[in-house]
Amino acid sequence: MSAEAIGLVAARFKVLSEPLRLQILQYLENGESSVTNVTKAVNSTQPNVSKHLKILQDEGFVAKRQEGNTVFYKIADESIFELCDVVCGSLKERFSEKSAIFG
Amino acid sequence: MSAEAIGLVAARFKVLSEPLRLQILQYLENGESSVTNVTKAVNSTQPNVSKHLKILQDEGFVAKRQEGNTVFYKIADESIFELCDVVCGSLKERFSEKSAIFG
DNA sequence: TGAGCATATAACTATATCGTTATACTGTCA
DNA sequence: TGACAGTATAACGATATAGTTATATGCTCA
Repeated sequence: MSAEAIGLVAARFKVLSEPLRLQILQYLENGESSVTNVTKAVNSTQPNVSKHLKILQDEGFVAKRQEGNTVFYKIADESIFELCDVVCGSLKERFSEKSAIFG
Repeated sequence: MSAEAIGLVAARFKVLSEPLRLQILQYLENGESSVTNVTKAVNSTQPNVSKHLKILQDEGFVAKRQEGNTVFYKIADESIFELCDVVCGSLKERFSEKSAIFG
């Protein structure tokens, strides 16, 4: 893999490296939602959520749709969940190994 | 997924969000290597590589083995490559969609 | 034991980014 | 048109981390 490709992959991981963004993605897994509802769901402030949604959109993870003066965001790249599954599996395995140390 | 689990997943992604760390992992895919050789391979400085290797080890991505006064690191979690494959696939698809816009 | 090599750590600077507060923008409706 | 609601952006302070330089640690061998 070229240095340029590695940079793009790293950037993608970086977007997924913030807990709040993962929370937002997890919430959007239920279906599209307005910024206001996302804000309530993740218990943050509107400007903060707006900023994170923009970051997620810039990387193609979510897409937006405007209706009247409310904006709806939805998942645009299902591979996110596959990534999370792989990481979760790896974490689970790792912790069960650690736990086995104590018998 | 609980907030705590989300935090652990985010931390894992964060470790993979640095280009140099991905370069190191890619190099180690060829087999275990001393710190000196990794340093040469990724064209960085020894202290910097040492620091990144520690971060990778703390997250369980690599493991170390000492022989004399040289330390060998190797991949300890093959799921990294699966993650990279998923991301690469997603990126490829995304760029080909963009490219299709221009016909 | 002492010199020298391989690796790890400490201290520092520079940069990036999170979250907040204030404000601008945009559309709706009276 | 004016007030208000929903969303986006700007500016700021605080924190985290990458990379560098200097140095400490630990092993080998003469």
